[in-house]
Amino acid sequence: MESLHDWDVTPAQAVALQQCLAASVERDDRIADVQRIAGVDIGFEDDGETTRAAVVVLKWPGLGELERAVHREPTRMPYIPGLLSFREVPAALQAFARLTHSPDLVMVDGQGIAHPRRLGVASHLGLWLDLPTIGVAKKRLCGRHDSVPEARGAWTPFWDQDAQGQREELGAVLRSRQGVKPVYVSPGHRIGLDTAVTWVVRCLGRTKLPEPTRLADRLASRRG
DNA sequence: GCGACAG
DNA sequence: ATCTTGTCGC
Repeated sequence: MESLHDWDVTPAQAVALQQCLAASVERDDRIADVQRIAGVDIGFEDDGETTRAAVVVLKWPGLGELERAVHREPTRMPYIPGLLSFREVPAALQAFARLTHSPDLVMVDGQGIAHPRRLGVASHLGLWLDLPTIGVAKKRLCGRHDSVPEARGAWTPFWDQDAQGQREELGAVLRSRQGVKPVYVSPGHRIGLDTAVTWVVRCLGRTKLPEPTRLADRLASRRG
């Protein structure tokens, strides 16, 4: 095995790397006093030729913006379901390197452990930053769940089931806004599901996405 | 073989 | 993800 931080890998190598790295993901809370929360997202320019990573750091409490950073670089690989982190994390790390204030918690656009090999983009990024991360996705990658109540703040767990019928909890389907499709919240790294859901709810504004992710989304898509 | 499939 | 006009609702 070469190095654990090699991003130029073939799909087969990426899968092997994920299986190895997933064992290092911490699923219990290991969070300092939260004073700064970051949101990350990746956008694309030039018809996908350029990858644009955006990070926004908000103060807690209050959610006022403290800092923002953008990093652009040539896109390194196509989107392949299950291998998203190899396409987005390298650029995200460069954007984080430009920050002068280090966050205490990070929210990522995508899945955390709610991934076939339990290493979604939020977990992978958290491992490399050695920071607590939460995955907030707009769609499901894997797992199943019951219907979610319509009230804002309501949530239901979602899980994977093995051949013996044993369930493994992956995350929570959260109704972040009434009458809108729910979001998929899953622990990334150094955080448990309950704490993850608590923080996402705390960061909710009037929209579907929590503020950190919503603002990073706008910055990555060069709208804000 | 037939779907499903984060961004 | 990205390309796009109008439209429904608070």
